[in-house]
Amino acid sequence: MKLSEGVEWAIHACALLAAVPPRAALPTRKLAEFFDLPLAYLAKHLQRLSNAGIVIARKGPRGGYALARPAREISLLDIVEAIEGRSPCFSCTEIRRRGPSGAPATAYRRPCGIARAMWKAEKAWRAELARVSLREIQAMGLAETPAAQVKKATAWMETALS
Amino acid sequence: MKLSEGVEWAIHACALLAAVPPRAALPTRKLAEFFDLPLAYLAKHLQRLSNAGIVIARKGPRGGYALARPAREISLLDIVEAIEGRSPCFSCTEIRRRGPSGAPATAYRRPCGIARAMWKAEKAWRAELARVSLREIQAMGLAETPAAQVKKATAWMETALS
DNA sequence: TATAAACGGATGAAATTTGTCCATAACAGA
DNA sequence: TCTGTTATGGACAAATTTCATCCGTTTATA
Repeated sequence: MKLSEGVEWAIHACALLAAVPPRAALPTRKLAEFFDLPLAYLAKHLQRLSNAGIVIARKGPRGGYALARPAREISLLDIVEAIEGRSPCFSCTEIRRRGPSGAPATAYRRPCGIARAMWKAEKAWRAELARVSLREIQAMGLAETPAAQVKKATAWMETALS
Repeated sequence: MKLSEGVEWAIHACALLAAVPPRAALPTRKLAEFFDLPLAYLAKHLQRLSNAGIVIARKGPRGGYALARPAREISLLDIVEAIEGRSPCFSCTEIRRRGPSGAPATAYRRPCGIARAMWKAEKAWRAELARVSLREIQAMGLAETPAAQVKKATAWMETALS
């Protein structure tokens, strides 16, 4: 049960995009540079964010990515689902129907109780992720980062956008 | 973010073991037969349950597996962790320290806010799993299974133990 | 028109999951 | 004590998924 590393990349990328001034955009190349990540692979993840409508892409010179809506309206769940997909972590293969005491699907009244319990837990996980906005993530990042680094990052952003 | 199929197998196996009378034990071969699963691989998962102390193993003829404690005292979380391990789903690779505005670990006051948020959600998931006992799973199984199948399973169990 | 950027398909490498096999140890019953 | 049965754990193989790169195409800007 492992989340792909891309989730971490995507959240960090979105948090950085939250700091981009309105109308401006950061290209993949700059994002990869900021986090020292492989450009081509990061691009794949950004495409997913784009397809999910979390981020808008502008092609051509001075193009790049920007948040599609205010950071307050983007949740961690949005980002996680954009990268990992929306299918449940636990998939029920209907083991109960197999073996000597099994029966065809029509025989059972409800979905398997095991699956229901697992899905309920998953729901709690998603609910918790949905409660956290990118805005809060951004604020936490600012609070935990030393002033010197914040300054560096701000300076970097200016040259990246110019 | 996928749970291994072994989790499903393990929970079903434990639920069946919960129906085994005291002092008796079900060998891997019988469990594999009941669920129509590959014996050798199922054995691996049962070993994990054994190592985790959820199940006790008895070697030799008339041996096999039995629950190590009452079903009421075994949670879904116990089983999931026995199979999947206890390490967090989200692993923080500290990408905030990389790139042009990064700094060594000592510079940061707290763990990364992104990781904290992800871990909090994970905690909610685990808490939900911890709330469900094998006893409840067993009861749900009984409620959702047609009487004919329950009968078949009971008969199967008798011959399996004789 | 030249350039910079996203897009998406193809492909390859690495890691993980899934699954088998076997040698060994432990145990019950004859 | 002997025999057959079972768990244990290591080695190994196959399949799947994740990680990563490359390239041709499209789109937009100056």
